[in-house]
Parts: sequence; structure tokens; C-alpha cells
Amino acid sequence: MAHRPRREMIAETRGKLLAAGRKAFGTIGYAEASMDDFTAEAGLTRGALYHHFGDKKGLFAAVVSEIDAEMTKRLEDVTAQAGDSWRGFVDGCAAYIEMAVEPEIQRIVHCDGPAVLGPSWLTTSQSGCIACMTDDISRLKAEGIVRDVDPEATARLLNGASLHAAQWIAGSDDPEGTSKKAVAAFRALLDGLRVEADEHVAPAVETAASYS
Amino acid sequence: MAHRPRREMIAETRGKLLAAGRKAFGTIGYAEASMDDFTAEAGLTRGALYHHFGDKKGLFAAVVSEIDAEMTKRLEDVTAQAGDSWRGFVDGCAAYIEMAVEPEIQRIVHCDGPAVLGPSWLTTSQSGCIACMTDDISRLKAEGIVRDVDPEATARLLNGASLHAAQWIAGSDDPEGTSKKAVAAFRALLDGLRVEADEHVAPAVETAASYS
DNA sequence: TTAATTGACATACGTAGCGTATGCAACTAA
DNA sequence: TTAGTTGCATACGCTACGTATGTCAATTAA
Repeated sequence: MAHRPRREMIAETRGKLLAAGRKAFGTIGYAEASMDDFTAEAGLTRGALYHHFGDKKGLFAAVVSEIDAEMTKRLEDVTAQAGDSWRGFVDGCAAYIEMAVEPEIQRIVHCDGPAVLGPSWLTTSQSGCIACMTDDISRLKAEGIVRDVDPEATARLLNGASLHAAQWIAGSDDPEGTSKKAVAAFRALLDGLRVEADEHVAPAVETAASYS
Repeated sequence: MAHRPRREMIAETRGKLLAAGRKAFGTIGYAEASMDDFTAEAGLTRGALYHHFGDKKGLFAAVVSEIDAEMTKRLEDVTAQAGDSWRGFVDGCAAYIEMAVEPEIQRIVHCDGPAVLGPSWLTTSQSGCIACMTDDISRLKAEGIVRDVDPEATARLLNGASLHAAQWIAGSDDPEGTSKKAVAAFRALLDGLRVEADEHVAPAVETAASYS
């Protein structure tokens, strides 16, 4: 018994390393995470890690891309779940902010990620989320809902804005209140992108005034 | 001779360490920068560094706050130099993007900074620039130029958008073209914040269309 | 002027943690 | 059965950080 699963044992080892690394990176951060420690915690040694991922950075990159895939899926789900396409876009942005507030994502993807994988990684990465937002904006533009803007450029700007909003919220003493402020301001920004803001200026002003 | 300057010698040593660290951090990055190497390059040893800055992080923090002060000053200058207050604000944002494209600022402040000094640092930091932008927005709101938005929240969102725009530009194969796209999209975002965009929608659409 | 003290910086040491080289056992193939 | 490959552990060296200690110049006091 326990004899057939050869491929499975290997996949299990990979999975253990991935999980252990993800946990360590997500809590104490990349620099503080000792390979000896978290591989031992997974019942393995650094030898397995070097075999499967090459080095510490390799494991980190694998963890990041795993998380990135999860984030992309979550975003796509949220966007698809809304009937209105504009609503779907706004909800997607809100979901992105919410994800970026989560400590693990915050630490691994947005904090250590750029430093470990290099500044150039920033451009190519988050490709999933950026692509998702770019598609949304393209569609909204085609539908005549948003103004004539470059979809990718706008997606990247909004992505950056979302990120900073999340970091602001996560670092705040009053996450609740800060979150409300940030989301209200974000909606105001988004409303500015619409071709005709007539029927939307009113609610925007209303929410913007609700926290003063 | 060369006898009076006691205080001066100390300041000079501090300055040498700061400059050496800044150069190393700005080129090869924090993790790759060896204290033995760059202190030796400055004609000193690690002993001096530990004496003045406590540890490697301490020196890094000093470098970051030096750069942050410089950035704040540059931003204030740009903003003050423009006659129109709206123009001053827009110019300030553009200047922020331009600064963030510079390799040293990119690497030290936006790439390694959060990872080394911790995620929480993000909130408190960039305080100079954030405060500057917040003031601008408050003024513009009081002047009736921008809509009723929370100044600090909006400042942080725009700050994040600027940052990502800069990273996108810096990592692009075609920085010139990417920069045009990013700035055009950014102007479109800013225009959306104005109370009446009548006289500004035209040029915004014009610049937005100029790169298609 | 000299003795004492402080402070600026260098030297020496211990140690953690990464990467590589090597070893071994289990599985596969001929 | 044997030869070869693969998955992972063990052993080693090296780099680089932090601390403890030493030293010399500059200040202060007598």
C-alpha cells in the first residue's frame, strides 16, 4: 500500500513546499522567512526546495503566481456576477481593493513582490488583473458608457489607485472609516470617466457627502 | 589646520555613509548591497555605519527620508511655479510621475522601501507628497474647481495612480509612447474631478485621441 | 600643560542562512 | 537483474550581518 502514487507524492511535496512558503512569506515576510525553518515545518528540507524551485526566489515566484491566479479568478467571478456592465466594473474595483487589504496578499504580492522579483516584474505581473480590467474598460467604451480613454492605461491607473487605497485602509487605525472614505473617493474618480454623468453625479455627491 | 572641524568631520562621515548607501541601494537594491562593500567604497567600515545609523535598515530609512524630502521640495516648487492653481495641481501630478520614473527613486522609495521598512510604513510615509497633494485638492475644492471629494482620500488615490503609471512607463520598452498614453489617461481622470468639465472636455479628448 | 573622559570609528569574532556538491534510496527500463 | 534516472537529504563552504571590544583623537577639568 501507499505504493502506487509516485506522481502524487511528488505533487504533494511541491504542494507542501508551496503552502509552507506561502504561509511564511505571508506572515513574517520574504526576508525573515528562513528556508530551513519553513521546510522543516513541512516535514522536508531545503534539498527538496532547491530540487523543485531552484532557489528561494523561485519558490516565491511560484507562490506569487499562485496567488495572482486566485485573484484573477475572484475578480472575474465578481465582474461576471453583476448584471450591469458598469456595475460589474465598479464591483470588480471594489473587490480588488478588498483583496489588497488581506494581509497575505498585501505582504506577498504588493509589498515583497516588487522588491524580490525586481521592479520590471511589476509591469508584466498583475497581468491577470490588469488584463481583466482592461477588457472591462474596452467593453464599457464600446458600449458608450465611458469616455474615449486608453483602456490599458486607465486600467493601470485605476489599479494603482485601488492598491494605494487598500494600503491606506490596511495601515489605518480606523479601517472601517478609512474604507468608506476611500471607496467614496474611488467612485467619484470612476464617475468622472463616464460620458454623461447626469444621472450619476447625484448619488456620487450623496455618498461623498455621507462621511463629512 | 584641519583642526577645528570636529563637528564637521562627523557630519562628513555621516554624509559619506548616506551617499554611499544611497548609491548602492539605488543601483543594485537593498538586498544586494553589502555593507562591507559600500562603506569601504566610502573609505570607512561597518563600524561607522553602526555607530551612526544603528543597522542597515537605519541607514536605509535615513536615505529614504532624505529622498522623500527632496521629492517634496521639488513638488512644492513645481506647484508654486504655475500661476493657475488647477494647472499647478496637474503639473504637480505630472512631476510626481516623472520623479517616480527615475531609477533611484523607483528602486529605493517605491520598490525596496515598503519591503524593507514594512507595510505599515507605506501609510505614514510619502507623507510629504501626500500632504502636498492633499493641500492642493483642498484649495481647489474651496475655489470651487473640483467636486466635493475627500481631499486626502483623493490625494492617495491619485498618488497611487501616478505611481503605477510611473512603474508602467519605467518598465515599458517604449517609455516615450507609454508616457504619453499614461499622462493622457491621467489627465482624463483628473478632468473627471472638475465640477464643470465643459471647457476642458475638448482638450482632454483631443490629447486622448492623439495617440490612437 | 597634563590627566581624565568622552565619543568616533576600526577590528575581531560569532552566527545565521543561502547555495552547491555529494550521497542515497526508490522507481523505471532493458 | 542490473543500469540509469529521479526525488530528496546531508554535508560543506561562503557571504554578510550584528555585537563586543579596542584604539586613538578631541574635548574638558584641574
